[in-house]
Amino acid sequence: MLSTTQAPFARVKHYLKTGLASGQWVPGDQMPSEAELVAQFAVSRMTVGRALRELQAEGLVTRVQGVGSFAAHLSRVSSTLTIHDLHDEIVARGHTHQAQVVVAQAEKAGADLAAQLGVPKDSLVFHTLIVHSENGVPLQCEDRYVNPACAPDYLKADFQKITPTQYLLGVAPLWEAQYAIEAASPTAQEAQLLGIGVQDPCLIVVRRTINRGVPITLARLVHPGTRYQISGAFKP
Amino acid sequence: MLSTTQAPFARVKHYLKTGLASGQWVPGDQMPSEAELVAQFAVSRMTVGRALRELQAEGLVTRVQGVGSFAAHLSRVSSTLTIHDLHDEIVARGHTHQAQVVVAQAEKAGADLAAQLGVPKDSLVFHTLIVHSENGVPLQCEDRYVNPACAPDYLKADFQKITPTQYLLGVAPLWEAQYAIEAASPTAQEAQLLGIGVQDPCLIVVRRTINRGVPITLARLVHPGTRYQISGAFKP
DNA sequence: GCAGTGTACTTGTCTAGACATGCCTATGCA
DNA sequence: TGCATAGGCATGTCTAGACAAGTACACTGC
Repeated sequence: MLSTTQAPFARVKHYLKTGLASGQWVPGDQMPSEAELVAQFAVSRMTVGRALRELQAEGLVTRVQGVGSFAAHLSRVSSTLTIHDLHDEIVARGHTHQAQVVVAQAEKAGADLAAQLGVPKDSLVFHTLIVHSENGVPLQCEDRYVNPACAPDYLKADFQKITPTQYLLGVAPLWEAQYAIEAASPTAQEAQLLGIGVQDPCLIVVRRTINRGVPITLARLVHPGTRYQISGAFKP
Repeated sequence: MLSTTQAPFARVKHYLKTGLASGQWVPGDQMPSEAELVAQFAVSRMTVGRALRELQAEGLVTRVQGVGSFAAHLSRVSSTLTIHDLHDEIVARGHTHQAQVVVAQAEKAGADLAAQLGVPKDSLVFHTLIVHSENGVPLQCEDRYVNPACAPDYLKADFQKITPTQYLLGVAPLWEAQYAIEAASPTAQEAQLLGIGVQDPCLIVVRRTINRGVPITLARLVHPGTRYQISGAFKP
């Protein structure tokens, strides 16, 4: 069925998903009610109900009986490998979080980096290097490159107050990520910034984030192995 | 609605899920058709359809139009942090996999271990220590404790031919897992088994697996940092 | 024997209407 | 003014029937 056109429930779902990705509804916004979507798409309530239910299952929408459907707060999405925002995580433990901005500038992208971010070679990209500390103890060295097309005002943000992750979530609310986790020794600069030895094991997460097919950011997060672990749970 | 009893679609779903967890249908088995479930539960087809569709979304069931619904092959479930079976992973790369069984015996559980596995202190639990190699290069040191109640014949398995993960998936097809990933130095024994230095960074995954509330197994997987990384992708 | 066809069975999807349940607000009474 | 209630609106769920589309198998004609 429907080899040429999409199924109605998929059309409704796609419409809502696109709106969410484009920021038409930002987290917390009330989305169209089932009745409105029924009128707009000329389908039955079961059909829009299914679209909304599946979006809810995907964590994109929050629904409250008697009230309505709302764009979900994505930062708290529990993907199996949760993107804990480090700031939230530290505050949740009742500790204080400090960010030390080491680098925040535009740089020419080398061939590798340009390819990863989908920009021309030697074009300018934003680069930040920030050390995050918990109660004064360095916990993460965040080396990040950002595609200026996605976040033109990135460098104007005050990274003492808002983490790059939080800022980028505001600019591009819907994304997908690729990650790689490995254990290795830090570079000399990283070792110095984190206050550890160059031989000490580090947990390194490299993450590339994409929004609607456009690469947003490439981040290398280096954690001292003795002070950080990633944990979580999942069902098959 | 239905504060006392479950919703019909939830009853059907629970029935199927329970059957899958108990092994009533093992991976590949054909499950009841929608028509059969309609008759059995005296509900409409939409209702059993929803139950089956949600199970499919959860990866527990595979459905093929015109053919039927089948119990899914769980080992291939793509949880964000995929449990690649190491053997499959190596074979997929076209390489050969060898397993060296260092320890395979029953041991008395200390207080900590007993608590983690939900057994009485000093009761016997199974312990295996296996080194997995790819083309002769050690890739993982797998230190595993198993609850005998879940897999009484665990020690009789030939771990040259089947990995503990594969074996346990057969015994308990449905489970959830908690994991922690960290970077650290190996123990002296692990360093020796993996052929690395005691200072070399290692990626360590500690995983606890639970089936229907009963702990099955506790595993510590140590990988040389230079030879292994965890990678994947996810959407929020 | 073999190829083509028809039929039965399965999942995939939709409709129109119905009732239940939960939340908010406006209204009316004290 | 303050509280209680009723109505409106939102989601949550179910039914019964319908058509579409893909698969498997038996049957028919060559």
